[in-house]
Amino acid sequence: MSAPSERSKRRRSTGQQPITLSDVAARAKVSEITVSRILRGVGPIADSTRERVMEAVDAMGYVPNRVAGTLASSVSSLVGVIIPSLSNIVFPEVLQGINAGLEPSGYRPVVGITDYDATTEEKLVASLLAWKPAAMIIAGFDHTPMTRRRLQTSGIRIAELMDIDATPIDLAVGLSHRAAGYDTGRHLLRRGYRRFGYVGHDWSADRRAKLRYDGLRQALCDAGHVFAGEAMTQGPSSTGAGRSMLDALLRSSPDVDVAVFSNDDMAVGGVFHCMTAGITPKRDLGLFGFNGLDIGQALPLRLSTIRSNRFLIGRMAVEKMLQQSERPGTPEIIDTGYEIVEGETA
Amino acid sequence: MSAPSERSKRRRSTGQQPITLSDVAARAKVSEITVSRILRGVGPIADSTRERVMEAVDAMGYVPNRVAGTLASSVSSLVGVIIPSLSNIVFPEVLQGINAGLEPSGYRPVVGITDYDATTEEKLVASLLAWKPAAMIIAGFDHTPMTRRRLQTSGIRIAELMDIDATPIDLAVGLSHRAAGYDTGRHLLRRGYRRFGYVGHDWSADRRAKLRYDGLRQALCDAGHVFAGEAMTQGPSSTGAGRSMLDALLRSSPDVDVAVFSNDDMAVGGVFHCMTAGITPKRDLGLFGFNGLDIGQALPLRLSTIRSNRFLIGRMAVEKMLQQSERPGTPEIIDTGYEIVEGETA
DNA sequence: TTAATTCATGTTAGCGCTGTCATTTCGGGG
DNA sequence: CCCCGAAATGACAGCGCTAACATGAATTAA
Repeated sequence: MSAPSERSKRRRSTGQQPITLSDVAARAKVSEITVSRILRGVGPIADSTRERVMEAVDAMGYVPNRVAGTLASSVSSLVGVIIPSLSNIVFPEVLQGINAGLEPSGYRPVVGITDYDATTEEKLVASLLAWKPAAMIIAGFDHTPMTRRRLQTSGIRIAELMDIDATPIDLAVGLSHRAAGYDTGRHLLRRGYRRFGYVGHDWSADRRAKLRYDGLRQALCDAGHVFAGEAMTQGPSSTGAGRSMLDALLRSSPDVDVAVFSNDDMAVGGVFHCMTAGITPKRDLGLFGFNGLDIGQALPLRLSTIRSNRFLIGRMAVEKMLQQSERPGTPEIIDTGYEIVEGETA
Repeated sequence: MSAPSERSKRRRSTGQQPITLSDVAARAKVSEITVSRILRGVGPIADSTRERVMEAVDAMGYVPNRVAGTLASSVSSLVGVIIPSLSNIVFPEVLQGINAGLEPSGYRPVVGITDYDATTEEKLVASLLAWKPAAMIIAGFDHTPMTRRRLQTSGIRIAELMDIDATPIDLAVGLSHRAAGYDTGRHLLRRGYRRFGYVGHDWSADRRAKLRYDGLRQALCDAGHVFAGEAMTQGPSSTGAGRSMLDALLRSSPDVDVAVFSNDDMAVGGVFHCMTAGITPKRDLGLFGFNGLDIGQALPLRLSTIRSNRFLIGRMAVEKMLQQSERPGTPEIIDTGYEIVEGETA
């Protein structure tokens, strides 16, 4: 046994060295590997040894170095998570689900935000893969070919979230936005609405809003109707935009009897507009959102909308991948579904 | 030079091996260190060599292994981030700021959520420190002694966010919630309000809400007033709770002329209650929040509140630590301030 | 022409940990 | 009393990369 505390000359002498396995082993008078085994709970260990070692660990405040551990075993406990934004409450909710799923197994999410930009996403994917994560979770399907190739060849499990209207690389978890849009149309038609207005935001970055729109239009089409009016804001969805866009819609198409919004943020703005303009939701004008956000349900009039299960999407993705760490032969799709919330605005 | 492509027998033979520096070096006919230098942009490199190597890198789709790099150089590009929750929009906003600050330098946040639990936080701190992050960002000051010790002895830079009403381990970035509370009181008194009601949530986990309350009470006290009524919900803050608690407050103390809410979520609920109950904000009852959330400013009546700069808090913390990677001799405090938003509800 | 520089690249020795074999110890069956 | 197998522990190499020092070629100074 070579002197365990002998340290390389490479170490900078400033500050106290962080404690390593070797230090703990020396103190407990066992080999490094024994400490390692005890800390990882593998192999048969005598109780007396375990006690001695744990005492040393506690006394020295040893914190294992997962970087070294990961390199040695090539078993990482990091999971890459790439989402387009944190401003839209939907994504923090997904992240919550991811976190909840990861928590019990000690995995940690490393987060990247794309700002809805595919090039940023590409860089992020490379940057996160460099950490050799155990898996990668990414929102959406809109990747550059390079991104797709990197994810494909990484070999780790890849979950593409939110959407299931496309074929994933490995695993998709989400709901059919097209179907949700279609069902929105069916539901509102059943309720007797006929003159549909659409209030949307810039969907160049929001493929899913577009899908819902397409589904809705299809439903109208199948019933022999078309949109009576549309108002789209340039920027991203927001309550303010919903408010002003509903105003714009009603000016250009005063005769619409229901306004479908690209999401709840917009729809809440619509409700606010009604309050200001003296319009009674449902009686004068139906209002319908998408997502089922808390704020919509806390309004004086509960917003009529479709609930997407964001938390569940995140948690399911994690659970599925934890359960099976090898990619299945064929891509798998998990539909977390949605449900119509019969609120008081449509 | 030993055969560069000679691979250990330890490698499992299944699947294609990930490409390593050594593979790239072999292909470009240079040593590993040369590739490493080129990729990191250090040292003098001949243009011809650089081209040859970059070509090999591209052709092979090489992605550097940051785990190995970190171990070898003990320079990590991970930053630990610990926040209590993602449900409260405030923390995603801080995280956005953190991300914005980290982005340009290629650092990545590793996230942990405490759920407002100090024991969870303790575990998270250990778990994140195990990744040898370059720095650690943590919300609040309420740590267990063990947590504090670990952060202290880690040697890396530590930022404690949101709050500056205590002495940090290293760096605090935030605002004085006590002062914000005090200024709320001064402001409302100046506006002529005298009979103050308080609508709050469980502050056992929300030290900052308590601080604001204390500051507010102090302001009233200094002016010779006291609270005319209080209504506290058991759980966390929410719009729904704000609604029902304002109702409760007005039942028990019908004569209050202004209701101060523990935050904007609660206050928005209060506004909704007024809408339902036929109370005209400001004229019949002043309503005042805290945070300056978008939703409050998008209401038909802009919420009167105090804007806390959450995004800025995150970004400032990161920028400060990136700028100086060594801990200063004495703890430093950065006040990101706040401003009164003169809305239409008080 | 020769020594001193600079530039470009290579060699060596780890970083802290874990996989893979040993090796040692001990109790009991034959 | 010896052998065998299980239990407990250890030695050693190596994960993929980089710091530090070393080397060789091309300049430049002298």
